[in-house]
Amino acid sequence: MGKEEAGVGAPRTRRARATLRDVAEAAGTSRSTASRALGGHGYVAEHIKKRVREAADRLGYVPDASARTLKGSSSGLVGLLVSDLRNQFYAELAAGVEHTLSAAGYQVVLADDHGDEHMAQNGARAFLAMRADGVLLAPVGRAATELLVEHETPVVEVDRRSGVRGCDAVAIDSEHGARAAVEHLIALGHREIAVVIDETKWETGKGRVRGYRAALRAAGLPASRRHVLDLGLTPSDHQEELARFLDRATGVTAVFAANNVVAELVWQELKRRGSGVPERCSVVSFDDLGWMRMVEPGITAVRQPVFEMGSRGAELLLERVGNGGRRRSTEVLRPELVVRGSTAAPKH
Amino acid sequence: MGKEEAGVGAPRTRRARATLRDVAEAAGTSRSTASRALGGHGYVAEHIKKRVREAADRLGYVPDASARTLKGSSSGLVGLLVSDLRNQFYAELAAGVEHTLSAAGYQVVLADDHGDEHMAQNGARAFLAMRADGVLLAPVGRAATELLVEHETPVVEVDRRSGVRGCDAVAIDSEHGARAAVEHLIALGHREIAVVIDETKWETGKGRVRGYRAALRAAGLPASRRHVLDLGLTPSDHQEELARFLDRATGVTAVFAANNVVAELVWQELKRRGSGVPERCSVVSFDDLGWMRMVEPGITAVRQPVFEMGSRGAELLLERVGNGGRRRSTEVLRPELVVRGSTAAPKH
DNA sequence: CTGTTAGCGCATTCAG
DNA sequence: CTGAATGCGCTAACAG
Repeated sequence: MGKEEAGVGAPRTRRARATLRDVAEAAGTSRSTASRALGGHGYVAEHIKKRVREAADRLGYVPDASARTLKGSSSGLVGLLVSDLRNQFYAELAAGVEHTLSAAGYQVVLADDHGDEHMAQNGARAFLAMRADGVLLAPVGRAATELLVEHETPVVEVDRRSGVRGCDAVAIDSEHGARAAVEHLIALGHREIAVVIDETKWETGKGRVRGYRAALRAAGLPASRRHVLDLGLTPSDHQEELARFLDRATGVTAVFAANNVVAELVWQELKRRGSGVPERCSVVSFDDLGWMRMVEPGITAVRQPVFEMGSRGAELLLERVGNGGRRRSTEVLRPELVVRGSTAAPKH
Repeated sequence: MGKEEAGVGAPRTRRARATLRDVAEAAGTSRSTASRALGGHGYVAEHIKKRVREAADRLGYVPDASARTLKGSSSGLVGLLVSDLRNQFYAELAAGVEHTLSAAGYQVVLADDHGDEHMAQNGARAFLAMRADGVLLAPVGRAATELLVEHETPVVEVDRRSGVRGCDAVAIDSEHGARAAVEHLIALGHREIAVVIDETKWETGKGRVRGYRAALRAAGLPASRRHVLDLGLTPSDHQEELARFLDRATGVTAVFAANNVVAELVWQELKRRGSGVPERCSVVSFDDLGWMRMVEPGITAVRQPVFEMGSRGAELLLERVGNGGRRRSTEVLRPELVVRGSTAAPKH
């Protein structure tokens, strides 16, 4: 008795998983014919094709992706690395990426580095191991991007630019957005404007400070270092630090919060100390989240097309996958100022 | 000239990708020895091991995951299917899942079905194809779960239960939470309490309505159908529908919003029509999001341990992966009522 | 139009 | 302790 007979008649000895071989046998053809019939390439007689398809259905056949990847040149996988999925910004980014990629038939492998460069590298290595066709990164450093680029994996950096050559990027025009926000405050009559931010080492943060400074300069206002608070990314006593900053910042009539995280902090602190917004202090945020139109008064904010940025990044990546030789491009998306109630002319 | 020589001295003709064979050759050993040296199994002389490791580093060798999967019995991949990543609830769920899984060395493959059962099935098929070691689902129907379970892929349903046998589940005790919310309103003196919800076909929605009814019943209050608004999940004129509902709902002094989506809708509509919260209408939400403590007054809400639910689901899955024979379990997490300013005694 | 052959990269027998 | 041989499941040449 050959081993093929094993289990015949045995109660429910389910075959672990139907393979192309099983389908071919059931349909009475060779494996390659079955492959062609299912894959739709090459010539296969119509009636055979039908027979194979039926056999495949009957057996619940699902082609093995690993085998395909091993054999072929594409894994159908794209890596996505974000800094913090709990932050709505990244969640929306991920949604945009997923949307475009899944529509194109790719699977998204998600990794969250929690802002840690070491974890980012681990993620990159994993993407490499699974032969990801491409990777989207919101990097925390150069290392992950470099590793990937060295191994000739197409990379698109999203929202941040590490400066590594050989990758595409899509980002928001931080400088422009910040400048628009601060110009709006200046137009209302504010003269002493504070900026609160949590990182200034990447292009994103740098750009926002540049935009802030540019607006002041253009209006002939002095840029005091006392008006800049960089909280840093390491989670610490940010609330308290902000409180002390505001205590010291006498004369300040408006605050520019450089992203949604610090905007939340600023809003809470201002509310806590009963500084009326906008009567005693105007607030404008870079990044427009749902809650900002839910609170009273609504928060004036620079709206970034975050979902679109993710989906555009994915498109850029797909182009690269289709045509590796294309020259690298950086796409810059324009944000837009949405004026709500949190900004008004200063009382004095 | 053998093809091995091709490219020698040529400017930067990088080998596509170093394989174990390349490492073995560079180290002057056989492939199997190299495999053992890197994998850490079996006996390999210390100095050889070192030599292999160095060669691997030098070549930037990254083991091929597809080959491993094909050869071995585990892919190291876990599928995660959510309904809408833009919804903070699912984003946080995903964060919890990713956290636990990546710590255990697994990669997370993310799919978003946008509440469409057909896309859910596609996702499930993709997970099957890549031999996911397990899958976490927030299903929109039975089909995806059934497909996976038939193919003996461990499944954990999160936040929802399709009723399919053979899978684990972790969920929030909706009935308990809803009851606590409504009892809180009753204790404040409310007699006519409306509930707004967007689905009542799954256990989650059903449980919330049950909890609502149970609280009324326990207090001897009548449960009028006029006080229940089920908006349905299909995106339509929800805002308008809600407005009409509130117009008709004379006598209602409090609204129970059954999840974060409808809570936002209710809050906006109440604000729009200037119905003071809580003076003219109290509001309590099932699901506590960041904005609910940012608005004035803060929204009383049933807080669900969402991140924890994701991470607990992942743990359950890992147990199953380690021990497929374990009997299936459903874990129920208790939510907690957080009282804020949006609920108060009715004026009249 | 169909079947035979070969090999993707790896880990695992089994002999030495 | 090491190496040669084998096969995971699939597809792409190549002959028939």
